[in-house]
Amino acid sequence: ATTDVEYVRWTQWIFLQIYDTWFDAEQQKGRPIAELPIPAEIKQQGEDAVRAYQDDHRLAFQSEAPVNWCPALGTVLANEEVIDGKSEVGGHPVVRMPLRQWMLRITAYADRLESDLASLDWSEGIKALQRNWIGRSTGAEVDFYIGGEKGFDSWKQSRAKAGFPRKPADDVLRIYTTRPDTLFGATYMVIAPEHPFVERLTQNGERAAVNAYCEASSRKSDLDRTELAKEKTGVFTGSYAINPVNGREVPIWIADYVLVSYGTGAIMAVPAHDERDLEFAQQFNLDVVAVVDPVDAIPATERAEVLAGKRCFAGLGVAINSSKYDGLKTADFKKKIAADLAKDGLGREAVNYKLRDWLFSRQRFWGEPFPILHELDTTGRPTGRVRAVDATDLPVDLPHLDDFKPHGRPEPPLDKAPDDWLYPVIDGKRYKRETNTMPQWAGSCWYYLRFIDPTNTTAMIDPALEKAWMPVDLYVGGAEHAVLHLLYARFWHKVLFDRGIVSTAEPFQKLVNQGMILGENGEKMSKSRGNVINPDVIVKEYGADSLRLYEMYMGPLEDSKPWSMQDVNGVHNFLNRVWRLLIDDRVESLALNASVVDRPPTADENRVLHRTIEAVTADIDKLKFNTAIARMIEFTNYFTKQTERPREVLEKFVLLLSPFAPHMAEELWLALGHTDTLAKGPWPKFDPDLAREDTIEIPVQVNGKLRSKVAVAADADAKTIEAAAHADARVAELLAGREVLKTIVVPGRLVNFVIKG
RNA sequence: GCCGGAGUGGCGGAAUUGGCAGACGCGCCGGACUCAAAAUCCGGUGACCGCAAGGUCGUGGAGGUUCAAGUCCUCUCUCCGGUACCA
Repeated sequence: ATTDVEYVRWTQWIFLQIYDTWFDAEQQKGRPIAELPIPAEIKQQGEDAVRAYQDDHRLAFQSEAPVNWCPALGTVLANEEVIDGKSEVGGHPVVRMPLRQWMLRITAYADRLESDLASLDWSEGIKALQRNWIGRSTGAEVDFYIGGEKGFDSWKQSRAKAGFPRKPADDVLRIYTTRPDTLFGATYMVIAPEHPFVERLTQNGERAAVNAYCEASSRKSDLDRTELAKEKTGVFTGSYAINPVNGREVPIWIADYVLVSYGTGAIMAVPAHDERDLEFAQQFNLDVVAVVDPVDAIPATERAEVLAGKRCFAGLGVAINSSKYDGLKTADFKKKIAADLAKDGLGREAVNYKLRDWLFSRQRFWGEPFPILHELDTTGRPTGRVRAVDATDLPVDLPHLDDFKPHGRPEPPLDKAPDDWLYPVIDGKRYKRETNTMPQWAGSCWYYLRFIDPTNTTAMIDPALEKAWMPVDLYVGGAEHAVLHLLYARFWHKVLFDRGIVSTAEPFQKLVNQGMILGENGEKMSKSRGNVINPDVIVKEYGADSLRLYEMYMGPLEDSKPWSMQDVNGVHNFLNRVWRLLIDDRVESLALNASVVDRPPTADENRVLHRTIEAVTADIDKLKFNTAIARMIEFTNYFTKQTERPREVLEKFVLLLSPFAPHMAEELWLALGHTDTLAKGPWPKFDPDLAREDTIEIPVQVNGKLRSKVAVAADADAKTIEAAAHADARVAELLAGREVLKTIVVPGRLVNFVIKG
């Protein structure tokens, strides 16, 4: 179990590896924190500055992140537990408040997490889900000047000399856009209510309105902000920015349709070419200037509306109202203006991701404790310095708590731990343990590695074993893990890979999502729908073999399929028929019945057997269990009709059946006189010579319509087959007196005569 | 809206990737066994026309490519899953 202290030890150990890693963007690789280059000016400031700089770059870092705090329940709630700003349980008010949290810098790996998908043998659907979740977009960052109209020209000149700064100064508002070609159509700007410039940009006359607006939006959860998006809301700051490409003064608004956590938290609004911006502009009566002519991409009447600023067009077209860029196609314009902005120091190309850093801490008791200590000063206050628990001191086990219920403060329950756990002393220094715990994802992120070497006490995994077994060549799971678990696990694995602990860049080479079993009414099984099938009941009535076989026979592994009680019975009947093939079911014993004979199989019997071996073996490889079972049913149908069944044939069939119905197959194996388990029996070997058919039926078509069939030798060539087709009475009749324009013969497949008329 | 997947008999589903549409199972119909029923075994079962031989139609819909299309191309409809103010 992931809660076993011996497992927790290594989960915590991996956390320390992540904590000890920074991401080298140049090399696109995680490296030990000791190798992080420290800028000279940081070094000058001393040890604490260096330490802070390092902490800023670790893949595991602390940050203030908003949580849902419910004062009445005295606990922190997950987003799913908050409905309309009230707790799901009890309906108490919930407030968003910032709390110190541990984050994992998964965004550093966004590029690799996306591009490495191409190397994986996963369904396009799951890959698309991950790509969508990572949400890579390319565009440009552009600075709008907010230092007042008088300073604009000199600012622009200085930018042309100095270039585009890495971090924006206070005299500009930096925005991100995927459409730098619409820069001339920016008629206003919007910043998120949480944007750090809100205070500075708000003019005195607007202060009350702005405060009220930001206050209100802070109470809304992310969910509310997006789901209640019927109508755009916003408030004017009273300030203006200057569009760097045309010197136009544009008003700066605050609105919660702009998210502080994406891009730069600020946008240029181009209402003519962005649906949301247009909605907002119409709401607040702001200018709309079309700068992309759709030309013939849309109907002429709609085009006229776009040009008049009455309709949004977000597609590609030709530039207008864009001074020297007029006439450029969107794609060319994008390239041109990105280069020009870079040259003038006004902007640069930029990439953004929807993916956010991973909020990795929970305010719960049950979870792996972080192996982290906070240094305390002599008065017992945290100094801000953090140290990792020595690897030799792992695991950090959970303390015993008499009461781990909420204590009325947003701090985690571990804050109530006994002092001897909570306040360790090392080298005379007093520390407080980290009291947040890790989420359930932590344990599930790497269990596949521990499976390879589960009892190792000196290492997380033996490198030789890791090399021998990894990657996981087939991973079967539900689609509900498409993004979270599979993305998290890939991220951890890549960090371990960069640190040389594992040898593959990806953990799961092939992924298959099994489909859901639906209720008999074709809907998702759920208690509230009353369509839940209890497997225990099926096992009791039909046996575990029948249940297993039925679930494999229902249809393709990856499809959702409705349950059918009648079909369970059908599969159960099949097993009964197999049983009767060997066993006399009129007596209560495991004695073989009289039809089982000790003689070599006939050619026909061998053919049926070996075709079954071939098909079942191939289908298992392709995970097509439903058709594998169908082939075994055909075998059974054939031998049910026979009065004699050679033991040799039955033995091989029982081996084929054993992965599908292991219990019954084992009994039949014993009945056949074996004393050892059939699990040790060899998988039947396919013999193509024995499976070969001497003569086959070839369909004959006239003008593509099936008219007859002729029997020919299995290896007959095209000439022989054509002659046989001509010799067929029915075909001869249809071809009589007709001109044959073309004859297609596919040996082993079919004949098609194309005739006139 | 965007992304992904799927539409085949009364039902679940097959179809070697362009080559006999409906394998196999369920259900249904008929027969054997039985005093009877269950169980079991045998046969039938896409629709329409025909006594039959046989014919026509048929894989959500409309076009197209091809000797040949469930399979490839264009347009379109419906359902399921995911996701969404991501600039």
